Amino acid sequence: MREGPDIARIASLVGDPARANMLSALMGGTALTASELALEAGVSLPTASSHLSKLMEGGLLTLASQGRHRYYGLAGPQVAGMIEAITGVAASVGPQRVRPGPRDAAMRVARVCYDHLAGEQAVAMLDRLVEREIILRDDQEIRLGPSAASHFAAIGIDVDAKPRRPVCRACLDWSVRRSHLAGTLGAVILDKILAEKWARREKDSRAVIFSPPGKQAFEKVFLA
Amino acid sequence: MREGPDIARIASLVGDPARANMLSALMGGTALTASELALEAGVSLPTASSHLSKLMEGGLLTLASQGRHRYYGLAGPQVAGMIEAITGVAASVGPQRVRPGPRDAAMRVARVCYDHLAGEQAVAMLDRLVEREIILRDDQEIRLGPSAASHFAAIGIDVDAKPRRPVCRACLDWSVRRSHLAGTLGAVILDKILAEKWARREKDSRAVIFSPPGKQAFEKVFLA
DNA sequence: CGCATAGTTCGTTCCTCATCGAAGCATTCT
DNA sequence: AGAATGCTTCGATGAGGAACGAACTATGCG
Repeated sequence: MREGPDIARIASLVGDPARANMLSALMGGTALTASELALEAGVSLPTASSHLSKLMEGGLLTLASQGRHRYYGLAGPQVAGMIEAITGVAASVGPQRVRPGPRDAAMRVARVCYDHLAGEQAVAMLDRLVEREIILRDDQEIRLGPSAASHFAAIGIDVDAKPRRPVCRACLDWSVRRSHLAGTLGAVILDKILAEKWARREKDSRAVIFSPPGKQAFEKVFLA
Repeated sequence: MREGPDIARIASLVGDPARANMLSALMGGTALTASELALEAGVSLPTASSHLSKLMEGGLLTLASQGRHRYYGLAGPQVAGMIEAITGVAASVGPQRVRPGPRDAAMRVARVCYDHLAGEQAVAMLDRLVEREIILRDDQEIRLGPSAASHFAAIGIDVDAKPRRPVCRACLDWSVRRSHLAGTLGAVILDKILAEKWARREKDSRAVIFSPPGKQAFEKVFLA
């Protein structure tokens, strides 16, 4: 018999369709209420509540109570990373859809992945960064190139700040089946996109909608 | 309702204790037969067989038939990475054991993690490589330093070969709760340790046992 | 204070799925 | 060929747990 961490316990928490849907929804990065998650998962409120307490007990979620609202969010980047890893496997071994990826066109173009940008736009951005050697890639592994600091400084992003998470990480995009940029740098870039109002988040969805001028500005900075 | 890859399907495969034990056993990197896995998981042969066909159907395993033996192995690094990610979450949120980690002392010192070395020995090695700036670390992210190529060339390891996997990856050690070296480099180093006969693999276990002279040689090369 | 909204707890129903023994196939050894 | 080993399939059993309605608690609003 095996020793070690109880991986079956964690995996079985993710292994229920309702809970998996909830966790996927929370990959949008924003905390949601029990009712929103119930809707998202397609179950009744009592059922959702039961699932949420299990996820809480399992340590996968955090809870922020504000008045009569209770906002549930992912417990942290490690949990988000695990969901990403599972999603990656599911995407690559899963029953191949005829049209892979999200059905919603907007979702395929650009969406939020926990705290960074995903979708065609994000994949194109990473491709271009690699092409310009601002980011160096050895297959799945990516890292900052020598010119990264000055390049990002020019657009107001400090890559030298040393946070607790990797600055620069690859994350497999399940709609495009290629990598996009995650890590702190990915998060900061998404922040910038939203702060500059180049794009807005679709309500109750992970989709990110670029305005026509915003798309131009984004392309000028990241795809030029 | 959500779209996208069926993550619940994959997670629920890992979510059964018997299957989780099998997958953990296969993290040892060597393919095992159905009977070995049944023993490992603590279930009867028919039960194990049923689980194995589910894991096969889910695409998590590969099968190599040799005569009347059928060897099951993890389907690839992506699957191994997913198991690692789940193990990491389970280790950090799980019920903290009074004495964390493997019960077996040898396992805590050094063991195999899919294809690379884990345990105290491995954590010490990575620490030392970082200290000598052969490998650079930004918290969880690690990468090769400028002197890496020449340093590893001196001990007969070519880090410039570009394989399909990241050369250098961090992997959270669940017994020590700190990172050790994974990726191709980690795999090559483990190969070297075994090829030089510095250590041998314990039969039917992930434990790696260093011989006294082997330990000295290893420490001279990697911990000096 | 009552009424509405947000959420949890309780109890019941129901169904999936893990489990094992027995029997069936396949491969190798003698 | 016959026996032994390795593994899978079948069928029956049983337990865990997902689901919901109804009742209960808590917060906010007039």
